[in-house]
Amino acid sequence: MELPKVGSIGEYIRDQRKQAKISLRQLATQAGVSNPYLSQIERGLRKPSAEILNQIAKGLRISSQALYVQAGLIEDREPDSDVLAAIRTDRTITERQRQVLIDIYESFRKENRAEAQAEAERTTENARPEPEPQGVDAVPATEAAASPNGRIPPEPKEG
Amino acid sequence: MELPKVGSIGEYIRDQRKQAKISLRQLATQAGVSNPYLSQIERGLRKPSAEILNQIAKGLRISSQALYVQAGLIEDREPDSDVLAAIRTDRTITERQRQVLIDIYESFRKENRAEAQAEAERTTENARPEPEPQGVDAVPATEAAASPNGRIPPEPKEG
DNA sequence: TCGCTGTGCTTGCAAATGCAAACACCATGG
DNA sequence: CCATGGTGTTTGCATTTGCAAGCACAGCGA
Repeated sequence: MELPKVGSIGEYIRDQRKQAKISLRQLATQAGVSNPYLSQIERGLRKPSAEILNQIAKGLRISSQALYVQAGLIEDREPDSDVLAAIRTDRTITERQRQVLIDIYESFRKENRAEAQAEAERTTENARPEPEPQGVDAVPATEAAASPNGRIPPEPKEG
Repeated sequence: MELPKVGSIGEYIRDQRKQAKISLRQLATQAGVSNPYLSQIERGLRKPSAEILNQIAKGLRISSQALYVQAGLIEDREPDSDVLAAIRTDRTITERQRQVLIDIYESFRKENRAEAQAEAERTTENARPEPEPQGVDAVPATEAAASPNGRIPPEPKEG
């Protein structure tokens, strides 16, 4: 489960493609890869190289980094993902939009904490109720580095 | 695109290795790749895959992204704001949640651009519909936060 | 003079990528 | 009915990755 699931990247690509409402062949054309190969990639039968990954990202109009992260190729350095700080200093959104983003983000984290705790209580049993169908937690090590120094301010309220 | 970028990545690796004052074999061992292959990579005779690149980055204790940029695989440095970068590298949220945040944020920006469109007019648009061209005017933050169990909120997109 | 250890480089070869062609299936319509 | 066009999938093969084994050269001690 700590291995970089090749299937997950394929699922991610297929999901993104469905979300963009384009066909496999269309994405293949836009990405400049063959459609059979894209099919195999989406089903996890092939492990695309970085170049192919990059072209697919361009065809999907998404960030290459997102795909690399999905492929487990970039989750190494720079865990400075201070989302809240970035949101607070962003000047391209309104104050209300900013608050919405912050609310959502904190809700996510709160939910994840609750989920993690609920799962931890079930650790004794191997039964995995599968809280996330995607399960792209490609964090082989140094997971604790995600939030060691309380970069993200703790929620004032608890419940 | 067989640009000599492969050579540059090799030079970059060799430069970093020299800077770290370690031998080719040593780096190969630390990176978990064979020394002949590393030699060929450094001289631009082979185009390493993303995995190998990632391992070399780890062996060199440098950022994987730096190598990807050198390899021309992340040139996708678009006007991506710091918010998107932070969201993408955040490890405390699930992939679905990440996508939700990105979608909402991009919708915000799109909406803001639409309001300020009476100013700048450029002909730089792609001839394909974006995944979410709708404007999330009133994002149900509480709703989206209420059920982030891995579900992207219902798209108000017509279709 | 050997022998040993270190550096990087060259040589075949198994295994994988990535593609062109063809396949199966499902609609629509002449 | 068969033809046309759409979806995704399977097959065979050229090309490439990536490695094990070996090569060439240099420095040091006996």
